[in-house]
Amino acid sequence: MSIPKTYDPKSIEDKWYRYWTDNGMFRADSRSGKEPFTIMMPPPNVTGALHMGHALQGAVQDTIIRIKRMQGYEALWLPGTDHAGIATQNVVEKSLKKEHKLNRHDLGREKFVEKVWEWKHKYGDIITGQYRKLGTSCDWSRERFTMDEGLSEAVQETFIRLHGQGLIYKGNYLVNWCPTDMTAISDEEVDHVERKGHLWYVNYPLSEATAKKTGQPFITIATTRPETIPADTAVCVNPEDERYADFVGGEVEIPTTGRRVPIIADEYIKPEFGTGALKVTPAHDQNDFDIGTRHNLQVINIISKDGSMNESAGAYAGLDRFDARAKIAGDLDEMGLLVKVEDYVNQVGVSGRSGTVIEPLLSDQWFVNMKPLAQKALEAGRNGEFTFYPQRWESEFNRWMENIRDWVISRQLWWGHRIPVWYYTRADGSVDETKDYVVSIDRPEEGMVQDPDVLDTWFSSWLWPFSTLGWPDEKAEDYKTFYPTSVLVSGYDILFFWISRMIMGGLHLTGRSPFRDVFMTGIVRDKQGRKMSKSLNNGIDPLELIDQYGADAVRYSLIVLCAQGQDIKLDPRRFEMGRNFANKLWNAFRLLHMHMDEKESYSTELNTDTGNLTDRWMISRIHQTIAAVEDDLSRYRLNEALMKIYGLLWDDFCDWYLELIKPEYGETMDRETVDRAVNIYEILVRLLHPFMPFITEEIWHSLRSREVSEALIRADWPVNTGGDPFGEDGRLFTTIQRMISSIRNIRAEMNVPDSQEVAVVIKARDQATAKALSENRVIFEKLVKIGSLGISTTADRPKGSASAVVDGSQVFVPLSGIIDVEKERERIAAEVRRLNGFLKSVNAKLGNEKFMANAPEEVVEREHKKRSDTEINLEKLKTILAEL
RNA sequence: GGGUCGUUAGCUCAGUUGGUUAGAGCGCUACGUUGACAUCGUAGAGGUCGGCGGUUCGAAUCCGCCACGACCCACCA
Repeated sequence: MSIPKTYDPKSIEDKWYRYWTDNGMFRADSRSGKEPFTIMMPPPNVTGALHMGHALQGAVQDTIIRIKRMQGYEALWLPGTDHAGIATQNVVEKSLKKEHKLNRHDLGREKFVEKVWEWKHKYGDIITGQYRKLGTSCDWSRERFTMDEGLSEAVQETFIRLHGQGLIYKGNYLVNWCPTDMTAISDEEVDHVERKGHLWYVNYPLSEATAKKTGQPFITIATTRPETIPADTAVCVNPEDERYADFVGGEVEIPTTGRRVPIIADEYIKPEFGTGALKVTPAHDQNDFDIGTRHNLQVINIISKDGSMNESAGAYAGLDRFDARAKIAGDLDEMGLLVKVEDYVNQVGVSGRSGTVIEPLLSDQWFVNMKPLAQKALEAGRNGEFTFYPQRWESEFNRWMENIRDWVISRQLWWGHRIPVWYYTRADGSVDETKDYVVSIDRPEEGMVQDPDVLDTWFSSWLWPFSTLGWPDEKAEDYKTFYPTSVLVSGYDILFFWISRMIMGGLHLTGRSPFRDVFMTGIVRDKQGRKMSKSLNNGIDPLELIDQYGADAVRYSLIVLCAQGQDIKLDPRRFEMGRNFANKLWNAFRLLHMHMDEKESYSTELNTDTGNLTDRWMISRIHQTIAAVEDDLSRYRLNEALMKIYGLLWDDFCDWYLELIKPEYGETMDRETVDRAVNIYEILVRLLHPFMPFITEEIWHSLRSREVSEALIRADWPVNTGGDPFGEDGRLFTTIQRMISSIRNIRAEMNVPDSQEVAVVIKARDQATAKALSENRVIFEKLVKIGSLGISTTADRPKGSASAVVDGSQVFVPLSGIIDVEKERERIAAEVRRLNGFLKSVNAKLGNEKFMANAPEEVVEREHKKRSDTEINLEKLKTILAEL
């Protein structure tokens, strides 16, 4: 069977994914008794399609869970989706309109919710299907949905508990109202954007008495929202403001309505802003509401839930709030009350979802009192019950906890968890507000009606780490085994929406932090650093990338780019890196494969009993790399770990090891060499598997035939035994590498044709080196085109040679006739200059008394070694230079 | 107004608790293709680590200020 020269991911990825799932290899066993390791997948919206953020976090989570699985943990990665209240309701409403020209009210609540469920069943698993393309080893048998039975129970239970504890309350307050989605939203769902607007200066006529007292006909206020004038119930100034001292206690007439309201004083007012006088509109501004509360002001609401002016707005009733703004401004102008209009840029709150300008609106809503929950979270954070990676997010988290505000959890939507609250009704069916409501999952009494509102989507998400495991049943097998979870992987963009709330919810409801570590990834951005979004149409579709480069390549590149929470500016070309690496890996396999006998059975364990320097060096490199990789992984430096594995495979294994064991063209590799190379390669493949699962599993099974129980996904992760058995040999090999590079360099610099052999003479620094080099002369012969190689401690520099000094030994390449003496002189001189500079800096340190006194001994020792090594090399180079 | 992050090679970025006269990939230059791999190999060029000051024997790394860029939070009409 011939193996293609280039690696083709398409032909194998689906095959292995099926193999893993068919054999239940992602499934976790709650009774294995092994130490558990749990990751909860942040549930994507059912409406969603896989985007680069998912791909990045999916790659990270899968890599971690695969490592832990190979390390012998009972590894559970639990997937699922979020019902995503508003988002999903909107999508279904849109399709309803498009296909049937109906809105949700035409259907009625029950029918509509049925439709959403239908939609969910039809499209809800698209995104999880897309996740699979990436190779994610989630336990699909445990997949959950935020509105499935168990999670709904958890949501209701939580509401009932918190209500019982007095932490959930109902109240009539100003909330952020979205006129498009016709629901309240939380503060976190409001974005503040800069908008160009105007500041209108308006004269409010004073009452006769006030006019007389002050000697003025008007008081001038400045406002950005003239349409709310009909809702004004006071004018307010600063009590310290002498300009208005006489005005306080007086009365003004509200323009357009003529209603009389008091002039009051409040510290809140900043005298330097505008005119120093503020119109107070308690129904439509949070600050004004607060002032109103302090001064017992009347509250007049003139805006409806759809953003239009209501009947209390008088002549403006029925107009949209922005049309009303223009109209009122015009009217004021006509009435001669408009003093001036200035351009003004201010921050406007818009709905994060619809982009509509938020209207602060007074309404009955349910809230969670967050302060007590935040208090626990702060303490737990201080006690180290959870750790952020990178750490800086902890202070961000703390700041948020310290300034937490109550959470509006009711939404005026149909799609979501119904609030488990029931009201008594009157004979006509209307809610009887004279009687208390009852909190209950089931209808407590015939004739009672349930609160029509649903809960914020995040009210189910914040329970995700434990509701998915069976909570509130604390005896549930999965809950007992897998909770608390080990690490949460998420982007920082939902730190406040989700991560903080999970910590608070987990601590309060289960008494434990829901996860030990929080690994915050950066945000994937486009080439220019902009967030990827539909509106900018700058998104890159991960599925297209997988199609183009292969899942392993996409994973590789994402993880290498994912450095410690740094945002990722994504250039599609970056994926070539991963693709090329996969191809390299593939061809290393091809090389071994062509020398493997299909019938031969190779030993199952690496035989380290070898006198061969190349083997010993390679084994040493593997030891060093595993140790370094383990250290990186313990701190979630996946990028560093992967780069090291990349270097080990490409530079050490392919460029040196394979080049050295590769036989001459047409010859075959001997059995022992193949055996050892296969074993070494298998270690590397095991190291790489969690990062690039498909190609490694394919190679793993191509190297030998394996039982299902021997699949790579369940194989052992290479262990660092703590030592580096062949460290000394490694250093000798490195010297040889340097010598070879310098010979190659001479050849290239002196334009020696590739086909031409050169003689090489090495004058070793000492007998031991000479002996060691002689024993390994085959390495030179293999890697550079050498006619003859003389090694001794006494050799003279042949006439007309180019030279190099490596670790105290001299390498001469006689090139009579070819050598350009001038060039050679300059080459050596440049090296002398370089070493002189280096030596100077070393000497500066060693000559510095304070350095000698303060620097750690090992650092001083290292400098000494540097000096003596450099001096030896330098001296030899200078001699050569003098001779030239 | 408060806070966070970034500024390192032409480009995109690594650089761990201060101790290598700073690394990778791409790009570039030269040479190389019956040979595992041109999605490749060999050799090479290219950086006063944004600026200024400080701490230190020693700073890309720690501290302060400044410049530029990005983001988060905040009730100034």
